[in-house]
Amino acid sequence: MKVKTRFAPSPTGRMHVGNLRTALYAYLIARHADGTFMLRIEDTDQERFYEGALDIIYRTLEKAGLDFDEGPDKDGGVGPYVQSERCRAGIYMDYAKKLVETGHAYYCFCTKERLESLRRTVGGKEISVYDKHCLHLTKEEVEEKLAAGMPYVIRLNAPVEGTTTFHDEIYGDITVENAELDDMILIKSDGFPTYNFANVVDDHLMGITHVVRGNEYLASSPKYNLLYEAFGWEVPVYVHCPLITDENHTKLSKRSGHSSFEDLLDLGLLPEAIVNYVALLGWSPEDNEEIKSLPELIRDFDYRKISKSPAVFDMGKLRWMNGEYIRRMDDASYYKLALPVVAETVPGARNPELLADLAKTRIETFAEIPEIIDFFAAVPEYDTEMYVHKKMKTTKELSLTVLGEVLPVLTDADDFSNDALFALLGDFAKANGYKNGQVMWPVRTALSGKEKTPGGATQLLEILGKEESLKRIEAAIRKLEEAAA
RNA sequence: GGCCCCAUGGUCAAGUGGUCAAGACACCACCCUUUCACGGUGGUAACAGCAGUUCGAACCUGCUUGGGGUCACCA
Repeated sequence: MKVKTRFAPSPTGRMHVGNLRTALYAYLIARHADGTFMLRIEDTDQERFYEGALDIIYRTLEKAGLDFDEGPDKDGGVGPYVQSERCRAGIYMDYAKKLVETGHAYYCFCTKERLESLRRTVGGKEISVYDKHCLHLTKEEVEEKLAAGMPYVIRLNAPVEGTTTFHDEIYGDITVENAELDDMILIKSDGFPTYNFANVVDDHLMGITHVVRGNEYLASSPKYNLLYEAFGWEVPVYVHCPLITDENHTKLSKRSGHSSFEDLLDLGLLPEAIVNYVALLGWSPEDNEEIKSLPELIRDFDYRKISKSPAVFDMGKLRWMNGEYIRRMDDASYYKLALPVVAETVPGARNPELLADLAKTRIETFAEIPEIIDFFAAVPEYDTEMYVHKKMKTTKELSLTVLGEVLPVLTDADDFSNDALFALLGDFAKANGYKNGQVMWPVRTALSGKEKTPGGATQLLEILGKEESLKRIEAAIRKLEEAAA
């Protein structure tokens, strides 16, 4: 049997990383087995739907590299792929009525008020269990109310005795008392199906073989079996993924600021790194190799090895991984992303590629480029105390002296390339009885005004060029003189 | 609160009856080095607890504790 999985998001906002991982796993399972990956839009909640959400879904899947074989704009013969359209075609109502005919479901006319009275609060949470009130309506009574245009819902008639066992590939068999199962609503009063119902009907009709979804649905899964049984349909393979939590071990929330794929992109992270990292939340490859491209993930992914326990989303490790991706990028790809940031930070830089190169091994996200190279645009205000460095054995006085002596040497220099300059300053130090650091440190400080810089003194000289370098050293000499006076 | 699930270092996570309990992130130290990074080497750090099964338990069983999820005309 050919494997077919689906990703079935509801268009309600940015894509949560938990959803992204669910999509990824569904994708990997399909691709690994050379199967089909499908996209279905679950827009049965008319109130929560909003316009841009659909674009977010498409954009996210595209950026993440999760291409689908069937979906709203790619007919695979089992469409439509948008539930609101399927609803309009009457699919859900037809199937719900079949269940009513066989006694597996029934019409319910209970008012909001009556339902409200069934509600009670336990342990700070509001819970509600339906009492099968409308199950005992006679056929005539139902017809009458229907004819009168009374609003209704259709509920599943769950058995009150016995148990239901549900099988999940990851969690094994889960058995619950049927008495625990509520008579869930299949069709809402607005005529739309509930998520649960639409899901089962569509997964069956669309030939889904492996249902991949989040652990939060685990508890409601036995209800699905009831539905499959009522229809006499074969139950698909269920794969529930462990939850992804924040550092407090609770569900990742918008408050964390990095709960969605787009939040992460906004933080300057690469889609490939995000996908790679998220794949490792709840699964680990046999070869112990963490950096894996999408094709490699497809090759190695084995859903039977997905773990059961929830995983904390570790921003630190994602950032590290992003840094690894940056370092492994080829020049063209790297420049494409880095150069715009460089141009913005150091307008009119004479050698933007060099600046980008300097940042490459020093950043974890592109958002960090400015703080690393901003001094190339202008020397920031700095304290002359920076010239004092114990390890380099420098003092303000010595720095002033050295800079004064180095200035003419550099002025006479013809070759302003790093290697030549390094040799030049090295010889200068030796000839005057200085340690290397006693020359390099003051020069670097004069050029950058920073304690830490990408590259050493001579690299900075090369990049700044002779004219600008001499200007900066002169300015530094004045600054040191003023401080001494 | 009922029900369900989970439990190896701070985090991710190997491990499926016999291991000095992998590896990665983070952290620390050292090396490299014109500072900082990158890179390299090494280090600190874990089987929640208690019983039981067994010659032997991180692995099997039970209980306890802890954590999470779920109980909607939301998905």
